[in-house]
Amino acid sequence: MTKPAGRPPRSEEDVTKFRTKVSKGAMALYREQGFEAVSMRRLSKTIGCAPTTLYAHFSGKTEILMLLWSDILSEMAAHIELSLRPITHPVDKLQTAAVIFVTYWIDHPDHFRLVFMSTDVGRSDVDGFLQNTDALQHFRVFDDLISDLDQTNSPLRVQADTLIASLIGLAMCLNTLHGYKWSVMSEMVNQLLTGFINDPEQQH
Amino acid sequence: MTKPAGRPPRSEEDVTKFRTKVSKGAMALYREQGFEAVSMRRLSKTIGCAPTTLYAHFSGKTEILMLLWSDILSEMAAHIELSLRPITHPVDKLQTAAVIFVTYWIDHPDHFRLVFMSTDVGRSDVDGFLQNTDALQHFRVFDDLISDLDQTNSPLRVQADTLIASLIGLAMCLNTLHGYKWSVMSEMVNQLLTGFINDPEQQH
DNA sequence: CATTTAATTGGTACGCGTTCCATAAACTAT
DNA sequence: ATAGTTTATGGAACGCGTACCAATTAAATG
Repeated sequence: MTKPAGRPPRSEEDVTKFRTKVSKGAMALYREQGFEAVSMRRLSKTIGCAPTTLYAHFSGKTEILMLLWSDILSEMAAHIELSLRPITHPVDKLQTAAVIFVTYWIDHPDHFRLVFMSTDVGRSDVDGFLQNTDALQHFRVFDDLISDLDQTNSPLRVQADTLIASLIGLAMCLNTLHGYKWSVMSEMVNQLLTGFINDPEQQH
Repeated sequence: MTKPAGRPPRSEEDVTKFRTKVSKGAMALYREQGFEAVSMRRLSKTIGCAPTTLYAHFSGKTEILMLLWSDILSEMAAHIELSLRPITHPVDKLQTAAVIFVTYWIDHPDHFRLVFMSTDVGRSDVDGFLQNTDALQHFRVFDDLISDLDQTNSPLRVQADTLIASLIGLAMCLNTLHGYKWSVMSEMVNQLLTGFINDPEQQH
C-alpha cells in the first residue's frame, strides 16, 4: 500500500476551504441580488475561478444551492420561536407555530423556491446527504410542541414528520397552484391540527 | 365605434386551433421522449413554427407545460378510482385513495415535476388561470370520499383542500427531500387521516 | 387598387447549466 | 533533472429560455 504516483488529491482542508468560499459567495449573491443572481457563471466570477471548476467540487448547481438551506431554515426556525414567546398554552403554541410556518414561506417565495423547488426530483442524491441532514434538522422545531401535548396515539416521529410535510404541502399549494381556489390558510391549518390534538378538552 | 382598418386579430377559432396543436405536440414530446424533450426550440420544430412565435401565443414555457397538467391529473384520478373499485368501506376507500395518491407521484417523478415544480413561484399568473382551473379540478376526487364519512365538523371544502394539500406535501417531501429520514409513508397518511375520521367507531 | 394594421417569421443576442477536452500543476519514481 | 502519473483548471461548445427587432405576410378598410 505505497503512495500512488501523481498529484495528490486536494487536502481535506483545501476542500472545506473551497466549499466555504463557494458557500459564502453564493450566500452573498443570494442575499444582495436575489435568487436569479446565483448562477454558476456569476458565482465563479465572484469567487475567482472558472465556471467549470465548480463542477470539480460539486455535482451541479443543486448541490451548491443546498449550502444555502441551512441559513434559510435556521432563520425560519428562529422566526417561529420568536413568535412563540408570548404564548403559553401548548395548543395555542402549536397552532401559532403552524400558521407562522406556512406564512413564512408565502411571505418569502424566493426562500421557498430555494429550499423546496431547487432539488433534483427522483434522485437519491448521495452527495448532498450530509448538508441535507444538517439543514433539515430545523424542521424539528415542531417536535417539542407536539410532545408537549402529551398525546399517546402514534409515535412522535410520525406525528412530527406528517405535520411538517403537510404544512409544506399547504405552503406549496398556496404558493404555486393559483387558479385553484384554496380554502383560507388558517382554516386549513386548523383542520390539519385536529389530527394532532385528540383530547377534546384541549380543543378551543 | 367603427371597426378599425387593418388585419383583425386572429379569430378565436384559430387561437384554439393553435393552442391544441401546441398541446398535442408538447404531449407527444413528453410522452415519447420525456420531460427534457419538451423545449421551446424542439416544440416549435415539431409543430412547424418559429420558436419566437410561441411567445406570441403563450407568456412562456410554464404556460405551455400547464397544457399537459390536465392529461396527467386525469390519468392520476382514473388510477385512483380504479384502485378504489374493490373497496366498499368508506374509511378504507379514503385511506386507500390517499395512499395511492402519494404513491402515484413517487412512482412518476417526472409527472410530479411537471405539475408541481414547473410553476412560477409567487406569481398571480392570470394568464394560466383558465387551464389551471380546468386541470386542477381533478383534485376533487377526494370530495366524495370525505363526504361519505358523514362528518359534521368543518366544511367539506376545507377538509378536502387540506387533505389534498397535505398529501401533495407528503409526496413532495418524499420525492425531493432525501437526507431527512421521513417516516414510512403509509404511517404518515394514517396519521394525517386521523384528522378527518373523528368517529372512533369508524377507526380501524 | 393602395393603405393600414396585426400576425408571423428569421436573425441576433444574452445569460444560463452543463459537458468535453486540452493544458497546467503537483507529486512520485527513476 | 527528467520522466511519468494523477489531479485541477479553464476555454470552447451545445442546447436551453427568452428578449428584441427588422422584414414579411395576411386580412381588413378606403
